[in-house]
Amino acid sequence: MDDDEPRDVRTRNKRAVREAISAAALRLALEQGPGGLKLVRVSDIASAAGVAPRTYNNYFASREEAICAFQADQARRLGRALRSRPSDEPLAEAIIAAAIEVFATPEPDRAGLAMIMSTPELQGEALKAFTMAEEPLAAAIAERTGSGPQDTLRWQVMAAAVAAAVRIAGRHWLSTTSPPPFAAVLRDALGYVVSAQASGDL
Amino acid sequence: MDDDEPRDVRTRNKRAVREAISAAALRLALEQGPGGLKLVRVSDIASAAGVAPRTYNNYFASREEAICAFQADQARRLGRALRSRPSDEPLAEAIIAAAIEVFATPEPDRAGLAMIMSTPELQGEALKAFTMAEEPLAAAIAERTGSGPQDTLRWQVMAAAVAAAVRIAGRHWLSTTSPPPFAAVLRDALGYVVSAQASGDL
DNA sequence: CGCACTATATGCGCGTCACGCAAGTTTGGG
DNA sequence: CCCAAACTTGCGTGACGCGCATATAGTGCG
Repeated sequence: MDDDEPRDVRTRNKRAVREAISAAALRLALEQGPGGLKLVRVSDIASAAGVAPRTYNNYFASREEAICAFQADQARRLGRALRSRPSDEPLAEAIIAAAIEVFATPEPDRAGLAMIMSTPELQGEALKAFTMAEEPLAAAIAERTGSGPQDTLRWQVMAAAVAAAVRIAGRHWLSTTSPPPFAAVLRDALGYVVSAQASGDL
Repeated sequence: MDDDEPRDVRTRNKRAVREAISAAALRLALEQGPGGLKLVRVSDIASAAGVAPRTYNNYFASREEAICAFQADQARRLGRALRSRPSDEPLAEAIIAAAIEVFATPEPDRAGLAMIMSTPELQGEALKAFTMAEEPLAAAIAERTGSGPQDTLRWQVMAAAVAAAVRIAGRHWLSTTSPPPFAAVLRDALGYVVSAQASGDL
């Protein structure tokens, strides 16, 4: 729909710069610890990424957006991942598999996640990121089930529940001292929200 | 825990001022239409509420927070509402009843909701508001079921799914031209996320 | 009833930020 | 080889969030 992969040099550089800024922002935030987000100046991020402060603002409208860009990109991929699952796979398993593929491969970075979960401003931005996954996910589910528009509410609710489950799984996985594989937690959390609807009337 | 109701004059004034600021902010935003949020200056809100600009900032850290204060208060009440349901009521029905009591009584304001849903910044703040309901809701569910800490993930996921369902129900209700009672939409949406777990092993 | 005490409102000022605008610079196509 | 489009950058501006100090109103106690 919106992001193909033109081998254009410009587009490639754009992505690289975007990633550089995001990485720099996250790194600097981690250095300052949980409470010191406001101490990370925009100019610091820009210089750490090797661009002008003004350029930073061409890519992101706020520090939070830059730091959570990775999560936003992840969320964007969820719908596509579900579509690429074999169509004979049961819906519940397809969703779980897609989520694991997107969010648990590779294993998430504990430090970055901890930073986000412990900083209110970043929590808000991460929330927005997860929410962005809902619409394409709902569309993918609807297309997969081939049902009519009378079930849009159901699929939208399901998509939102899935996104919420992923978020809660992340928080729970973070809170455990001895880390089990994130995929396992994700599977459990998603099981709670997809098992019901699958048993309903699919 | 944090908000009893002392007949204190101070506390009462505080609440009144808070509500006045919030109402003024919402009203001014509605006057400017969906895209004109940035045109609503802080000083406008303050003068419309009859307070100094600095006082506005003592109550809210941003326009968005002020506008969505009502939703935040609603969300805060959800946990308490569930606790006040009769304990012999099935969990699913108790949750639905509590949600209807909090979010559909009285019927929501269509214009305000439309403003929020059509403005990205406000969507983000509303998201935060709904998320605030999750933790006390999960606690209430856990207490009600009397289960141990091995099920915290399940209840947190359920609470998050409930909050998400409420949000989606609001969006769906807004999109319908001929308005059915919001309680009905809410019931449907919540049914999708609570029926499963109830049938699971409760 | 008056007095000390505390909570709240307000004014002032500072540092930062997001963004519009107008060059300067790089990329891609004809 | 040159032109047009896209991107970066520097500058300037308006607004915002908030710390701090002060004035004021509410509260509890003797």
